[in-house]
Amino acid sequence: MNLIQDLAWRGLVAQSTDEKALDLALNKPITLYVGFDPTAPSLHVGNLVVLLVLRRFQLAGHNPIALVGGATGLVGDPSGRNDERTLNSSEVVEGWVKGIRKQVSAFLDFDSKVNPAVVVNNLDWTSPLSAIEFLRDIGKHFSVNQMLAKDSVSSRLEAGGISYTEFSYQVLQSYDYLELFRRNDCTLQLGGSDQWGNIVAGLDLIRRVESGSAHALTVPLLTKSDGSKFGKTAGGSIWLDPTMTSPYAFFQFWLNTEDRDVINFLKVFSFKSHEEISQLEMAHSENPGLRVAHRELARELTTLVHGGDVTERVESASRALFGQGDLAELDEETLASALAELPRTIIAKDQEIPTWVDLLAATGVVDSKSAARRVVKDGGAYLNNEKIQSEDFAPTKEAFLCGKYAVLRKGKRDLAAVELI
RNA sequence: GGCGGGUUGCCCGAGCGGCCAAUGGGAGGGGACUGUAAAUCCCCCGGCUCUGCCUUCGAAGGUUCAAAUCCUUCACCCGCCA
Repeated sequence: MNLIQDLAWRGLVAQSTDEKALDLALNKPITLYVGFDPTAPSLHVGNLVVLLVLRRFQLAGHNPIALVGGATGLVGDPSGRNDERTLNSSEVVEGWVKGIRKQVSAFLDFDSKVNPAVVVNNLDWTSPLSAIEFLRDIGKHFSVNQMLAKDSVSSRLEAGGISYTEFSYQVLQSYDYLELFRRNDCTLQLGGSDQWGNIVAGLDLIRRVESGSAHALTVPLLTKSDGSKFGKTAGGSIWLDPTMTSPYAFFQFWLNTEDRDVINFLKVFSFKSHEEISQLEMAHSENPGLRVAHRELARELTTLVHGGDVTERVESASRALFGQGDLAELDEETLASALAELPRTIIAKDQEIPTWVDLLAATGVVDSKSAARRVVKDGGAYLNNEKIQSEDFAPTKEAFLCGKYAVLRKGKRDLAAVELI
């Protein structure tokens, strides 16, 4: 089974230019790229889909380029949005570029003798360009009629409008592809399916300017089986940056995957073989309650993003906190390390212990004291796994495990820690 | 440029002087059942110093004992005509 067939098996092919030609081209190592615009300080699990496809290409012997959009991030991609983006300052974008460059790098191999990865920033070739050069040398090759016909533009025209800035986005991205085609002999661009229009615009430009031929391959937008957007939880996106989404929360995110999505997610995110995945599928259908497949998914992804040591820590925290046993029976060391992975509030020993509602609000498991009251009233608030339904209950020092720790829980799986110091 | 319609809580969308923190749906949260799953059923869903108080209905003023609801101006959107 070749690479494309594998990708198709994993459900990772949405659209491509001439499939046969692409298949043929991939018989030899080629150079390909994916772009990531800095629209946030960190990438999120949604970005991981395409990034991991890039990694699959490298593992198959091709030369990956990860482009960080220092320039395009300043302009704003209209694709997939129905309103204008708010521009971020160049200092902010610059900071995000640094962070994302580092994140992206963690998934690629730069030391390979044969096909080392490259990271580029499109600001490098875009910023020296003058407005006149841009209009004459690049703009001349674009027909406004075609630009208007692009889905990203036409839907925005219907939705109320688009600025000239965002309208120009496709030209910039096309220029990136042309530039990488020239510099690196890059002949394939990967992207999410919403990038199809932008990528194809690049192919046109390459054809016009260099009479060259290159390819496009898009990856489907990942959805959950209930139709909702992948990667969003009540708390927002799941970020790769451990300061934005704790490794514990990251692990839990995957562990809590719905049953009917888990095999699909393994195909998309995991580097396991087809055999391993079908074994997990069997194990899962035999006894879904054990969540063998979920656990493998969570373990592999957390390891990939945060490393093996962190994964071990976080997984044992997860096991300790959700184990069947009594929290009070955990020894101090186990408890301390498990709680270290949770959001935590610290209270001084000589201080009076706040009431139940205040305590819940302080840890952030609820958004406000009103919310805390509601949860308490509804019977969804637990102290050390014990339901507490009195709002003005104030835990005594004796309630603290090992004399210093309290585990607060909202609902089934939202945990936080309180520590007496 | 003229005429008409609109802007409501996270989203959609009722309300059209007091009974409105504002009907209904979706999203979200909690409970029950389970498996830290789904489906289902029940409850909740602005904030706070919580039998009360405070801030919300595009923005700013005004009328009134009382406004999301009436008036004026401004901003944006959507129709029709030029």
